[in-house]
Amino acid sequence: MPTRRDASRPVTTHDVARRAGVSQATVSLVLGGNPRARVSAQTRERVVRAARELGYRPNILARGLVQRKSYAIGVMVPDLSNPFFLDVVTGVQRVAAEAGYAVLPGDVREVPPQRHLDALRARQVDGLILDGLGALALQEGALDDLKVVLVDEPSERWPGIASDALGAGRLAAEHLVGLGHVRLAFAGPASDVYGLRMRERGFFQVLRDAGIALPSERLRRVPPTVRGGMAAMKSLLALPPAERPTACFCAVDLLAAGALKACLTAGVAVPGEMSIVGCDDVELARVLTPELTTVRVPARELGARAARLLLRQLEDGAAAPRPGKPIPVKLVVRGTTGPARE
Amino acid sequence: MPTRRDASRPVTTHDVARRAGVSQATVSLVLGGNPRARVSAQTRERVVRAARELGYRPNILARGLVQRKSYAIGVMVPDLSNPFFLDVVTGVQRVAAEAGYAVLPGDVREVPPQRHLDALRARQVDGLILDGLGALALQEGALDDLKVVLVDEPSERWPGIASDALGAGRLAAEHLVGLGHVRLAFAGPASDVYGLRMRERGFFQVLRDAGIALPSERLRRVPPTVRGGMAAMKSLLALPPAERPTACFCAVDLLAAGALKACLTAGVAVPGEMSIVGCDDVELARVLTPELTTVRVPARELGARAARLLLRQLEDGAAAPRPGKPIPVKLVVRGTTGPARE
DNA sequence: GCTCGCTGCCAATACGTATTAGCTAATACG
DNA sequence: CGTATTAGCTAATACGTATTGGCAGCGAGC
Repeated sequence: MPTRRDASRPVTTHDVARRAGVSQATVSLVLGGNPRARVSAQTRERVVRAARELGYRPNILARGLVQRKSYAIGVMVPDLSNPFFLDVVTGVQRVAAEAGYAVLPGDVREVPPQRHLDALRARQVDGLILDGLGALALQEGALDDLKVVLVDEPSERWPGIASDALGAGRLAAEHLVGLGHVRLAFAGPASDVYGLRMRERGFFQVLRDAGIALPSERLRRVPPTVRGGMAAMKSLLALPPAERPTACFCAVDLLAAGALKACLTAGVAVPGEMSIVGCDDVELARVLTPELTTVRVPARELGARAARLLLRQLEDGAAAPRPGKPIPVKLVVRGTTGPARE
Repeated sequence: MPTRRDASRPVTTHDVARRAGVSQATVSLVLGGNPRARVSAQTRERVVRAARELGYRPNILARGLVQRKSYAIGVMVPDLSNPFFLDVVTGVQRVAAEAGYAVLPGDVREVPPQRHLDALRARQVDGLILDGLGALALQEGALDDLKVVLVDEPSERWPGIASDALGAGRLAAEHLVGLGHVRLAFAGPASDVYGLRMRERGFFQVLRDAGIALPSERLRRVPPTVRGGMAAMKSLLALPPAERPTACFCAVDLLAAGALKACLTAGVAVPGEMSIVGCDDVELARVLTPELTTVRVPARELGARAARLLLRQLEDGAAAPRPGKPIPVKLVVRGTTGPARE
């Protein structure tokens, strides 16, 4: 039955020490989990019992002060309302929680990057995971004293992990080309985020090798949102029939969702008259009707690995920023793609 | 040009004091923002300049240790992948960030509530916001020493803010009844979350007043997910034609999305043969085709108000847990509802 | 000249924990 | 029996900040 010395104040190591009849230092040694600490079994037992009886809970902040660690990490993504990034953060969260670290997520749309960075600093975060921010944050020399791990963004300076974004673009293209499509379109954001650039490059690689041209009339630069996808598709559908694409690769699932919607709204049959391929495989892909053909990028896995990479750096000291192999992606054929019709 | 005394260690108040030729206490007085501190303008100036020159950044954790505050709050929701809850958290985040507080979000699916609570405690969070957890967390006497604010869950013990859930259910029902629907169905989770219960109650209130019966064959208890909505609608469509509903109210948008999908998959016209009303108005509602008729519940606003309520409690000491009026909701008629056909 | 009151600053302490140097007692060794 | 070694513990200090009591110095008032 837990009993408090004073109900209004949390139990401290001093309280435990008093009750166990030892010094505060001994309590710290026992509860600090340091196995090489020399403490007799009997004393250890007494301390552990006293701690349990008092309901002692260590104050991580106080520990952090002396250890110069906060056991917290920050994560910054461009848009948490994009389920892909939410999944990345979730993956980070899971691994971090397991290791006793807290996660401070930041959505660039909500809080300006610099401000969020300041807040993270003030909280003495031990490390930082950046995803999808491109050169935005990288330009700032302000990350100097921080351990950083990048997701889908190669760098000389910081380690990172990446998905096979090039392969993702290739898979999408091969799928569409294999279905006999020739008049293809591409929709993607104009940002300089590396992963997105690679998806694009992979897509065009395959087209080039297949001898298929994609004139700029069928290239759409739009924000990576549902609304952006709608706009892109709407304008593609406005092309003269002879130039109108029969298939479109959207570099982000949200875009594909918007594109699909534009088609259905306009009475264009999917996949009858228009095939659509997305990329990410967010949950939304299976909610749409027809279900979205897309390339699965394991977002949680990306987050989890990034977190592990960061934590290893934090615990073992310096870790080798060796690039590592990209995480494989996988084409998931569902209902928005079909053979090209004459 | 910022210069560090020692590149490897953060700048402290001691460093600033040394450079300004004053004591650490004076630095703290000046930078602590305490306006009633008696410091000469000249000294103040010197300190401020030294701080700027050294690039001083206060260590919130150290401050928290002495002030017994962490300037952090926790938020717990049942499922962050439900955009509604994500929006609530976003609302919290925005207000908290503004006030210099960090937010530690927790998804009950990812991290067991008790574990997350322990983690929040260990980090000395100043307060906690709970949404959609029903009696789950409330049963635990473990929240004793915490300032808590509840969302959509009335309580004698803690203050909270709520949306007009009863009204939401009523609006949905009135809309469907107004369209002439008589054979109605309801789909909702079996959880004892108060807000959901109220949506349900409001819906049935209107039906009763209109003299419309809803037999249990048309009542579906399913998990509040897209999958749950699909299952519910699939089984409703399997009813004999004479009993099959012509409209369905789904207490959560995700359910409605699933229900819509089940209809489209089964070739049932929406809203021709089946009208569907959701509740929440998450972003997804406008992505679907046809767009979802739903009741808008201002999730961000809920989160923002909850955060303000909590922060006021934290800053001004004890605040009155007066209930306050529920936040109004609004019917948004879109494409999934239409008049009942003979 | 003395007290009084005020201004402006600082020394000291506390917050809760980790860590190290060192002390005591017991044991091992010659 | 004397000394070196070790096990087991504690006192002291540090982490970076906030806060308080009090000390100089100074001008005003008598």
